[in-house]
Order: sequence, then C-alpha cells, then structure tokens
Amino acid sequence: MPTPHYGQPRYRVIADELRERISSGAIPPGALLPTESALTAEFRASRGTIRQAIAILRDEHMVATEHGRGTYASPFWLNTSLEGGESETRHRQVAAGPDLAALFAVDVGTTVVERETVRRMHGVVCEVVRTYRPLRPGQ
Amino acid sequence: MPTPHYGQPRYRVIADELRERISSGAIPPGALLPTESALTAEFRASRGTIRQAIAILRDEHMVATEHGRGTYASPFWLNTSLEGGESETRHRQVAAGPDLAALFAVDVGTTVVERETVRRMHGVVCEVVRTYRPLRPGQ
DNA sequence: AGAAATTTGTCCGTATGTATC
DNA sequence: AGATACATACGGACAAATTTC
Repeated sequence: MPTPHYGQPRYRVIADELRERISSGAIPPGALLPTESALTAEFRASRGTIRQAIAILRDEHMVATEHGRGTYASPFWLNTSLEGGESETRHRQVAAGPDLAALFAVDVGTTVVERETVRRMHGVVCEVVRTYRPLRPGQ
Repeated sequence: MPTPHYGQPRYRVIADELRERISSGAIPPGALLPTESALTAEFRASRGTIRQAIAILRDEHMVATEHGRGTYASPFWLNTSLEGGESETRHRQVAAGPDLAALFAVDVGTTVVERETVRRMHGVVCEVVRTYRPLRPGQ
C-alpha cells in the first residue's frame, strides 16, 4: 500500500480512536490497552504508526507504558489548587501535597514554605515561579 | 550492522547533546538547528533516530519545528539551568488549576508548561522550584 | 530455577507526501 | 518549476523487561 496521508495522518486518527475508547470507558482506567501487535492487526497499520499514536496519548498522560508489560489507561490525577496572588513576590506556608512530601521525604500535610513570584511583561503574566523549602532545612 | 544500545539509547544521547548546545548558547535562541540530514551525517544515525531526538526537545519546548522550514532553538527556556550541585530538571505539561488560570488569565484546565527543578544537598532534597509558563509566549 | 513466549524499546533503511523557499 | 526540508508510513531486525510455563 502506498503512503497517502490526506487529511489527518493515520497515527492521529488511531490516537483519537484509542482516546475515545478510554474516555468512554470502553477501556477502563488501569486496564491494559491491546498490544501493539494487536493494534497493528486491527488498524492495518505498521508498528511504528501504532507506537506514534500511543506516544500522543502518553504525552497527554492518558496512558502509561511499562517495558515488557504493556500500556495502561491511566486514571486522571488531581491538580493541587492553591489560592492565587497578584503581588510580585509573596511567602506563605502550605501543606505539602503527596508530590512535595515525597520529594522532601516528609509526611503528607507537613508544612512547607512557599515563595511565589509572579512575573509580568507589559502587564501580562508570563511566568510564575514557586519555590518550596522545608521549615527546617537539612532535618 | 547490529543494533547495540548499551546504556542510554542513541536518540536520548543525541537529544542531550543538542539540548546542551542550546543551553550553552552554541545554538543561539531563534537559530535554526542543523537539518535532519546534517544531523544524520554528524551522528551517523538514521533520520528516524534523529527525529526521535528532536521530538524529545520539542516536547520540552526547547525547540519548535516548522514544516518545510526547519527546527528552531526556542528562546522559551533560555536559562540558567546550570548549577554546581546535584539537581534534576524536568518539563511536563499540566492543566492549569484555578490559581494558575487566574494568574495567566486563561480558562481552568488550560495546558501550561511546568518546569520542575529539584535541588539536593548531600542527597537530601532542599528545594523544589516550579516554573509555569503558558504554551504560547509569543515565541 | 530456568527456558520460552510475550511485549515494549531501539534502530535502521526506504519510499512517498507536503510545505517552503 | 525545481530544490530543499520536514511529515508520514512501511518493513525488518535485534534488545530488554516481564510474564508464563
């Protein structure tokens, strides 16, 4: 078969189809996707094309792949919501989420210090920098 | 020739090398990277491998590719990620929570880029810096 | 414990489509 | 119109991690 890619490229079409299956629950969260070879048979596409489609979903954090095992449909994660600020730089104490707690090797909920700097260009916020440090550095 | 990939895969090594050139300024921001065929010749790798390396940098927003023109070094993350001690920096895309959405004046859930740098002293995490930027800063 | 099968990871080479200069 | 360069797609081969027998 030649390689006509009019309109949407095939790998994107395949990615859309797989995304739809995950979103609709046809592939429940945590479940394994069909193997790459199974997908090549189903979509009549080469393995490279299939892997390109899966790479899209991986970038979107829709799936997670493990070497030798397969590709899982990954459950969505919750984003930590902290209140916003308008000043240039402010400090406050916040409870460490699981991510920060894991990084600092402390219990979840441990107080850490956050410094938030909001940088604007022509009045438009272009960058937000948040620096976290433990209350007792080194301990 | 067989395909021995001991240690780091070649595309990752190539991506590291190109990232270093951009970070160090050897490839100035906004400049065109060498063409894929030039990189093919330089690294003695196939185009697929070169493109895989470039895809990594594209995911990190270190470069931007324009169809038919070439791949540019993006001034987006021009920095300073150099440091003496032990630190790891990674990039990823996250959905903006209410706080970030308010700061950037975008809808909640809008994709923003997060760069997270974890600094360690003697193996102990002492600081976590998270920088958020919108996907399109003007570029 | 070990071997085989399964599955994803990496790499190559080639061909062709599409956009830009 | 031609040249250049990136995008898409195919096929094959071998490596590495996991599971299964």
